[in-house]
Amino acid sequence: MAEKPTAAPDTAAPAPPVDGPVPEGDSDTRRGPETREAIDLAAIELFANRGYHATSMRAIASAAGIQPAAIYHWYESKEAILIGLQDDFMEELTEAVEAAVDRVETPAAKLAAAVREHVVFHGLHARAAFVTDSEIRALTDDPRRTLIAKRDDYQERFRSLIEAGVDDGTLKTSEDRVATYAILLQCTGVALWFDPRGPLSLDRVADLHVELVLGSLGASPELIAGVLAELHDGEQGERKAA
Amino acid sequence: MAEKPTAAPDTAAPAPPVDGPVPEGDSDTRRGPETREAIDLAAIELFANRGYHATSMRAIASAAGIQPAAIYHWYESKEAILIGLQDDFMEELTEAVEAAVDRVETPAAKLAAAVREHVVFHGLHARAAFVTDSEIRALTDDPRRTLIAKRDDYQERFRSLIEAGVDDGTLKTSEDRVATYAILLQCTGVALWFDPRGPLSLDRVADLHVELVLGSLGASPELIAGVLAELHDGEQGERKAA
DNA sequence: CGTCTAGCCTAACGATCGTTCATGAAGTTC
DNA sequence: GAACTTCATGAACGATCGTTAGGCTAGACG
Repeated sequence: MAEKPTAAPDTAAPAPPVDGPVPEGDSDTRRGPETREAIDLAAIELFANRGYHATSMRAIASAAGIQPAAIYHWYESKEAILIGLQDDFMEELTEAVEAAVDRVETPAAKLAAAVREHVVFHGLHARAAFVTDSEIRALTDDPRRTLIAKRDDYQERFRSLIEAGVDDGTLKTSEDRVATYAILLQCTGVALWFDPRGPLSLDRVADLHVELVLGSLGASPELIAGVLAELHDGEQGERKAA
Repeated sequence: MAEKPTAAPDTAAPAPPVDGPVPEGDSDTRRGPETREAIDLAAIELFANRGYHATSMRAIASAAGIQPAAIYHWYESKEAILIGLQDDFMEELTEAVEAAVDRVETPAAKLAAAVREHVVFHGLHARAAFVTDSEIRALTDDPRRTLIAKRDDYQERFRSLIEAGVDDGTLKTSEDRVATYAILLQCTGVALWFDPRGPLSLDRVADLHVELVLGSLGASPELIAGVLAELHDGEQGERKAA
């Protein structure tokens, strides 16, 4: 860890931000709750880029434009930042998927809606998704158990949708549990590679995953096309209503 | 990081192993190259369980039954341990998949063979697979670029197999690149959840993934069954020849 | 105007980090 | 049996870690 040879005082006063494109707060004066948002933003970015344990409180503070001690006015510990981030993500994800599922009727369409919303949400909040997924092991026992329970609940929703599709004869699978793992892994992985500046829109990527998922569950091309049409109609209806 | 309140000398002499089921070397005398293997084993286990940055050299040494300084006789730095681990994994994985692909003829069968071998290899070396995948960002620039290039090469093999299957009409996909990401993500993810003590054998899980992958690429149930039969024949033939 | 509090600062504490240094015991070679 | 290499040890160095103590300041409130 030989990085700065000079023996400076512990607090690296203004200290250049340690790395690449990170939102650097203007080092003005007191900002109230905006400071908390700046901390959240900096933490998501840094946790995603370098990992929780490779990110120091000093780096977060620097990226947020404050001093390290100021973080403790808003969070009681480094872990509390991570927990808050992960809780927020899981809650919003679950709500979004639940709402999408409720918008359609048949099991196959419900599964497709869940897949679609899962992909879109992971594309829109890629860094938070990645941190929530990859830093479970950084948590201490209690918060880890809590988060794993939420994740298991979430997975179970998908599994039971698959089961319902198999029961009504529209879908087929040899092992619904393995299919659930496979489907969620490939959809969650969108957060790893999706680039909004790339050639494919997020909507397109989401549709492609609906195709892949329903295809892997033995759905006919006609069923897939029908379900996709139903999803897009539902979206438009929702938007008119809102 | 307040963990041990007492101010002990820096080297925590015998020091109990810091955590759960980790291979603890017998603290006998000098052991030669066995020590290197003990270091490798300890590092894989600890990197996988806690992450690279959360694993200290002292923890690795303790799990390997040696003193921290002894590690530097075998590796020049902590990062060198990680690089060695990842290089070994990628090389063995690539060789295994290449051999499996060469055993069969048609594009669909080659893709299925690649998927099958990929899943089996990730199930057999789950911890090394996880570390190779998840700790890319822990590497410094040069080794990271090297590893990413190898991973991209590996992905490209799968993509071109898919392309070949589409070209000869046995497979269908709207976007081969997205399909490649999705397929590799779900197959790599086997390392995250597969448990050899669980109800499903690794061979069964591998076959299930072949079904899922070929299904998502629009293969007919007959084609899937035929390809699976071909794969199992090939395996038997290889084993007779060996 | 005086008091209080929210918000942030400077400075530092004690622990732990990766790594290095000097030393030495055991094998090997001549 | 002397010289050399291999493998490991105990102790330490300097940096950095998460966190805390204490103080300053601007605005709210009486």
